[in-house]
Amino acid sequence: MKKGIREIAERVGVSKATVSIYLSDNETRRVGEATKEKIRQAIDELDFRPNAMARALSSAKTNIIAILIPYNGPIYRSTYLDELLSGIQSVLYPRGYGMLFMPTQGDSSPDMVKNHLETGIGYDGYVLFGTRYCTLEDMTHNANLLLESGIPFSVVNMPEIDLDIDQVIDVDPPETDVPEYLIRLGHRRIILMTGRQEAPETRTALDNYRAAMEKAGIGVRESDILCGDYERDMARSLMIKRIEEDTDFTAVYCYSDTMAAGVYEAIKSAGLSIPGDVSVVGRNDSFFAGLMEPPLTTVRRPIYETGIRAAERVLRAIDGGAERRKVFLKSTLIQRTSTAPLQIK
Amino acid sequence: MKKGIREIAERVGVSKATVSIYLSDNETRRVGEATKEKIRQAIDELDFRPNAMARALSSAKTNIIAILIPYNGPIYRSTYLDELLSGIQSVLYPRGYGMLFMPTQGDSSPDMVKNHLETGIGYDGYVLFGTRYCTLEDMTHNANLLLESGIPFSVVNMPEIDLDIDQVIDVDPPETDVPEYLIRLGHRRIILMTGRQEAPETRTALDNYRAAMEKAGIGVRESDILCGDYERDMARSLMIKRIEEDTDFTAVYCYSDTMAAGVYEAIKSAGLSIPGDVSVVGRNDSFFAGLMEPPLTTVRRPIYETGIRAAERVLRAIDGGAERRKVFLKSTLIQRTSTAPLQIK
DNA sequence: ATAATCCGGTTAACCGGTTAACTTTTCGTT
DNA sequence: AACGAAAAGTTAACCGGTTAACCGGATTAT
Repeated sequence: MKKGIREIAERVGVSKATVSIYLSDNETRRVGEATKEKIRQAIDELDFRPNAMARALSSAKTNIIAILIPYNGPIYRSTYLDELLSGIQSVLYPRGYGMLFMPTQGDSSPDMVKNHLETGIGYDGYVLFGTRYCTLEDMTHNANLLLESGIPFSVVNMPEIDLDIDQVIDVDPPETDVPEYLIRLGHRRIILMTGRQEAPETRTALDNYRAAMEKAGIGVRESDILCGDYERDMARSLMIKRIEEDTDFTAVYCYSDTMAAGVYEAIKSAGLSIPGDVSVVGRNDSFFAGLMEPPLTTVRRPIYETGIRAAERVLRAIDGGAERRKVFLKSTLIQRTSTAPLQIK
Repeated sequence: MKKGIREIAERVGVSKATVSIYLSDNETRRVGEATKEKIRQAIDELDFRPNAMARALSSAKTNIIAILIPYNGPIYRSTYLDELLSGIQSVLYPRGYGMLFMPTQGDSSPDMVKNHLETGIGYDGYVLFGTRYCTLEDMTHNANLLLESGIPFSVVNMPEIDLDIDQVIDVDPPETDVPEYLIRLGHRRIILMTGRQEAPETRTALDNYRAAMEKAGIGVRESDILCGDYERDMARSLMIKRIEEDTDFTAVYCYSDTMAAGVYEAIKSAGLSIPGDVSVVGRNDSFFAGLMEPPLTTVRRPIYETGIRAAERVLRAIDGGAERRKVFLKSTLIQRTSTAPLQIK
């Protein structure tokens, strides 16, 4: 036997409306004390629980924020995403909002938002993630769809998108410029290991690298630019290959700590020492960076805070705040002992 | 202007039902080709997207599995939970199911399921997690509520619960008995660092430790039993304190790799070497265990697979499989170089 | 004495789809 | 020519709540 608001009403001897009114505010004065008590009893006896879907249908409120990640791989295994999600959670949970993750069709993103809106609308807001598989065009397209849908959302992990949206963007201030930092330490042969070639931040990384090298009057060798996929295994094999070809380099800048872990393995297995022979710098300051041997110098991105700000923006929009904002967060360079001034041998 | 199924129907000149029928199966023979084409056009022009809540209300299907974790802290920061969630995701996503996380009231679990059912029913299934804050009684209570609700669910990360439910349980077979392993290596003074005192597995850990020691005829010193909270910081300070009191021990078994990381720090900062002076064993085989210096010997729990099996059980139940099952998964001992035979000095 | 307000409700429309059951038209068979 | 069946829809009830509008009687204010 199904127990709905109707059964409660019947048992108490009032109308559905009365029960609903009590349920939506149990301090209401539109229901008498005696009736309230009877309703409470009936709820207990019939083990009634309201149907969230019906409620959502009427009130257009689900208390759910959908997290859109254009990637079907194991998202929870990424220390970067985990940190971002933690930040989001820390804002959403205390306010009573839940987080929903839905599969996307394929790993690439062009139609992800479209599909999502088609099959799963009804959430109170969205946080749209950029991932290694997203191009700036795709994301602009997606953001536009969301914008048209009128549902509050914010965007994270993406270079600035030229639309009037809520977005959290992290920027490397001059003092966290790793190529420059390594050059200051005396290094001239610096390997840049980036993530996926198509990822928008790879563009930024390359531009930045070239600019620093040029400024210092150092020629860029194409063989010093390695495109990985952010993962450890790929980084290790790329590095092993590079070492076999030539060990004429003294520093490596990895675009993720995870890749740095692979690079460590390659360097050590070649019998080289860190930072004696090679300085290594990572990116993100994942929690294991300080655990590595030697502890990894890395660019700390404000990932957790990015999550916080993104979630705050969405909630603000839900609460009726109209103005949209771009929030810029700065990274910092965490110097540990995987980097050292170039040794003259 | 809102665009619902009604507007589509109006524009095409058919009834709501026709549109709905087409939408639920666009290969249906109950709608003519010409009409289908018109509907497609109207959908495009009006930018129509169905309301999932309404759909769920009628069809009682949301394609959402709620993940119940009786803990409001940053769940995504736990390498253990991340791995479990990854396993679940790997089964749910390909089948088109999403994952929902909702805040619980407070960190403890007694009424968590009750609250959840009251405020958020309407999901197709549940995976109920045990956490460090759960007692066996609480979990039994929660599982019972879920059982009564009739919604498919499975339980993970909990010792066996005495109910007819789907549950995935991991067990340590004799060959992964760490105290015994350390004793075989010649150690006699072995510290056990467990997680929270209240966590059900702590009981198991202690019983097991005492049994092994007794069997080997070694007396258990209460000062060798340290109760942490699974976290690195707590583990480090506990260990530092213990070392200050007395360094008369040669091995430490930590009930999580994360705690082992803290223990490493404490041991190294005291000028002791691993495994020269102290052997260390972790638990879980988190991805960073092999990255530590020296690489950590640890009990590999089949966490990812636990997630897979738990999700599979829920989907099976949703598909109508009636029989409930307890799935037992075995852990294995991964020997790396943080452990060594006792050195006679 | 009369109007305004409060109390404790009720009615019925609505949210946006789904679905069983029924109807009409068209076509193929025998 | 007659009949059965397939094709293409339609109707209306239903899912389980929410909410605006209304109502009669008892108090209170003027």
